[in-house]
Amino acid sequence: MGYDYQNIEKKWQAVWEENKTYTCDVYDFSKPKYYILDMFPYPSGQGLHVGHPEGYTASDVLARMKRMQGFNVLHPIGWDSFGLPAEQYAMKTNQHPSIITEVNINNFRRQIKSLGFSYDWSREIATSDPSYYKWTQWIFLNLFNSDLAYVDYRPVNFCPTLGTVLANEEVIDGKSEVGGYPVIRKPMRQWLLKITKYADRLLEDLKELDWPASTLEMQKNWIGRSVGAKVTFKIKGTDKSFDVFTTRVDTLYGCSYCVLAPEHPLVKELVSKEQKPAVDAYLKEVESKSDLERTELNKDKTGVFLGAYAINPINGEEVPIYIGDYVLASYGTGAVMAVPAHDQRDYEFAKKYNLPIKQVLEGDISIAAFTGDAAHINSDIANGLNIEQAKEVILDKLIKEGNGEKQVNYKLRDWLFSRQRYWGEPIPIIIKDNGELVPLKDYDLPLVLPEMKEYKPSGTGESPLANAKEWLSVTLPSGEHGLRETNTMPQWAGSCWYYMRYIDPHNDKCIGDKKLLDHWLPVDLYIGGAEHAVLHLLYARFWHKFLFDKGIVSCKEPFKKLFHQGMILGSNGEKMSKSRGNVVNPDDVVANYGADSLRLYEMFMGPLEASLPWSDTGLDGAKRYLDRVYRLFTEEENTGKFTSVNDGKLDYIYNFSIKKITEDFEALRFNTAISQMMVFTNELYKADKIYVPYLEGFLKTLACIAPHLGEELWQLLGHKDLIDFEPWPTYDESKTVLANVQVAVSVNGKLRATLDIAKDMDDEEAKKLAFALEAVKRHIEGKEIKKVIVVKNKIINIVAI
RNA sequence: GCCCAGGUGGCGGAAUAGGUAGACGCACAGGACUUAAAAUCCUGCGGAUGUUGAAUCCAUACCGGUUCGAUUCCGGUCCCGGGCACCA
Repeated sequence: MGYDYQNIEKKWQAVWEENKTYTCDVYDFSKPKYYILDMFPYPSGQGLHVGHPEGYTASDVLARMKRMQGFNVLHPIGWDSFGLPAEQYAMKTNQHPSIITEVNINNFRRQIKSLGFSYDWSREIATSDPSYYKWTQWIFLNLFNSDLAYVDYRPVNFCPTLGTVLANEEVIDGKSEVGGYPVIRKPMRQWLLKITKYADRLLEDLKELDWPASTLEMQKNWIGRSVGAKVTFKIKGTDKSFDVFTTRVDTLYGCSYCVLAPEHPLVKELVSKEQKPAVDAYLKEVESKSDLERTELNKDKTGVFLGAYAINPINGEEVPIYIGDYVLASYGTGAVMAVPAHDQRDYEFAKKYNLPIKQVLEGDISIAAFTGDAAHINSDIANGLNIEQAKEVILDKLIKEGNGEKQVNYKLRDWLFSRQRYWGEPIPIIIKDNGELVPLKDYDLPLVLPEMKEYKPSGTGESPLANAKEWLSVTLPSGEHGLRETNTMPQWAGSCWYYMRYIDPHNDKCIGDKKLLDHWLPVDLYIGGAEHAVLHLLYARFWHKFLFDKGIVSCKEPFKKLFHQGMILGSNGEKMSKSRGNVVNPDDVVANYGADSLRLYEMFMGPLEASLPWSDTGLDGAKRYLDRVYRLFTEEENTGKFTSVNDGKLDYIYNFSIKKITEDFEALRFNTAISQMMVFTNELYKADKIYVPYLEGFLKTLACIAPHLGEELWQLLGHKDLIDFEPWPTYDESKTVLANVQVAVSVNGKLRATLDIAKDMDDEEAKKLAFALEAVKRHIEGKEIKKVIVVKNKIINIVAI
C-alpha cells in the first residue's frame, strides 16, 4: 500500500505555486545570500532523462537547507534553447524551430515541476528569447568594440555534397553523419574571439576557486602555458628568416634540421625548383586529409625536403629545412627546430628520412630519444651543464646576439565563435559594400532572427540567413548600403552569462542592476556535468573577466564552488540510450513511486560524483523507507509514544545524526546523510518514547530530500506554517559522543576481543582490563610481551613473541 | 601514447591525519501474521574449517615494501572508466 504520494505531491506543489513559496526577493539584503545554480538543460525532444534530476535534487537539497539556515536563497532555472537538433528537426518537419523549442520547453517545465524543486520560476529564462539574446548580442558588441572579436579564415568541416559546414559530431570517420558523404577541411570566413588575451588570467585565477582538482587540472592543461624561447633561424642565401618556439633551447647545438608546418607562409617562397614537384604533391596530400586522417597517421610521421637551408644561430651550422604535417600551424610559430637525439618525434622523423642525429646530452639514444636531465656534451659553452643551466647560458648568448628571446606560449587558441546555422543568435554586425564592418548600436538590439520557411544552407556553406533577402540588405543612416552578417553565434554564447541574468531577468534597461549583480555574484555553488569541465566553464570565465574589465561585474570569477554530478547508467551498467533499450523515464518513476522516492533514491545511490547503474529494486527500497517514515508519524502504535518530555534516551543518536546530516549535506555527501537518517528512524521505532522536538528536527532534514512528504508530515504534527523557513535543527556537541566506547584488543595485530569501557579511560587502567581478558590470556600464554600500543578510545595492541 | 579518476560481499556502497573491514540499503533464505498472497515485523546473510550461539584461518584486483598494525602510505603488475590527440 504505502502513503498516498500522488495526492500529497499534487497538493503541496499547488500550495507552493499559489504562495510563491520559493520566489526570491533579491532586494532583501538583510539576510546573507546564497546563490545555488544548476547547469541549465538543453530542452531536447526526448524530454527529461533520469540523469537530470540527480544534479537538480542535489542543488535543491542545499537550497532548502540554506533557506532553513536563514540564507536568502537564489535558486533559478532556465533553458539553453538554441541548438542544432531543433534546427534539424525543423528542416525535417517544416516547423519553425521556435515552435519546436517552445513545445520542448513546456514539456521540460512540466517534468521538472513534477519533481518538487524549489526553483524561483519567476526568473525563468530561455537563451533563444529575443529579450534574453538582446544582451548576448550586447556583450558581443562590447567584445567587438574592445577589439576582442575579429574575422579570419579558418578550416572547417565542409561537406561538398550537402553544401554544409558540419560540426565535429556530425562527422563520422571522415564522412557526413547524414548520407555518409565525404567531408573535407576547407578554410572559411569565421568570427573569432580573442580568448588568448585572457590566457594568463584564466590560468592564474584558477587558484582562488573551490573546484574539483581534476577540473582545475584539465583547465590548466587546456590553457597549456609553457615557458620557452623564441629562436630566429636565418635562411641561407636570402635575407629571410623564421622563428621557432622551443622549451628545450638547451639542446640547440643538437639541432640537425628544421621543420615547417605545411601551412607556413614561407613554404611557397623557399621551395627550390628541384623540390617543387615533391612539395606540391605533399601539400596536396595534406590538404585532402581530414583532421581524422591526420591523427590516424599518428605513428608515421611524413614530410618532404624543401630544398632550402637554415643557419643555426648558436653555431652557424647549416641545417636542411623540411615541411611535415606533424608540425601544427596553429601552435607556437608553426616551425620547429628538430633535435632528434632528445625529442622522440624528431627522432622518429630523422630515422625515417635518414637525417643526422647529434647527441648533446649524456644518455642512451640507441633505441629512442633521451629526454631526461643530464650533463650537456658537444655544446661548446654549455658543456657539463644540466638542462636548467644550459638553457640560461644559451639563451643569454642568443639574446646578446639578437637571435632569440624568452617566450611564453599557450596551447589555448582563439575561440571560433561563428556557426553557419540558423537557430542561434544573429551576430549584430553589418558588412558595408566596401567590406568595412559596422557594429549595430545598442538601441538596434535585439537583432531578431528573421522568420524563414527554409533553413537549408545556401549550398556554398553560408548560413541559411543568406537566403533571408529582405532581412539581409540594410541601408545605413549615412545612406551607404551593406549586408548583415549571416553567421550566428554558437550555443556556448547564451550559456556564457545566463547566471548573471537570473539576478535581474526582466531588466530591459541593462544586463542587470549593478547593485544586484554586486550583491549576488559570484554563484556560491554550481552543479553540473563533468563534460563541461573545459569548454563551457572556460568560456564563461572568459566573458565574466571581460565584463569585470568593463565594470559590469565586480568579482573576478563567476563560480566560486563547483561540483560535478556523475552519470546515471542503465541497470546493465551501460550508458542509457534508446538503442540499448535501458532508458528510464522520470515520468514513469514519478507516477509509480512518486517524486520524493525518486529524489531519495538518486541521492542514496552512491556518491554524487560517481557514475552509478540504475536499479529498480533500489528504487523500491527508497519508497519503502518513505512509507516507513510515514507510518512513524501516522500509526497509533508510534504516535502513542510521542512525548514533550525528554527522557534523554535519544539524546546521543539525535545529536549525532543532526551533526552528521548537516555536515554531509554541506559536503554534498547525500548517500551517507541518508544512511544516517535511516539509522535514526530505526532507533525511533525501537524507542519507548519519542521526544517530539527531536522528531521535528529530523523531519526538517528529511524535508530537504523529500519535500512533499516533509511538508505533509509537518502539517500533520499540527503546524500551520510551511516547513521551508523553519530554523535548521541545532545539535549539542557534548551529546554527540557516548559515555562508553568499544575498544578493540589485538595481539600481534590480530583482533582477539573488544572492551566496552568508559571514554577516555586512563591507558594503564585500560591495559589492565585488556590483559584480564580470556581471549588475550590465551594468545599471550608463554610469550614475552615486547610492547603494548594504546590508541585512546580505539585500540590496544599487544606485541608478544 | 599522455593526463585524470577508479578496482571492497550476490549487488549499490560505508570506513582513509594508518587503528574493530563490510555502516545503510538492495537481493536472497528462514520464521511470525494471513484461508492465501501482498504489505509489515523478527532472524540470518564475505569465504573456509568447525564441537554449527566454542574456536581458528583466509579475505578490500595482483605481487612486494614500510609499520606493533595497511582498504588507507610507497614501489611494481593487471584490469575497467573518462579526457586529450604529434603542443616543439
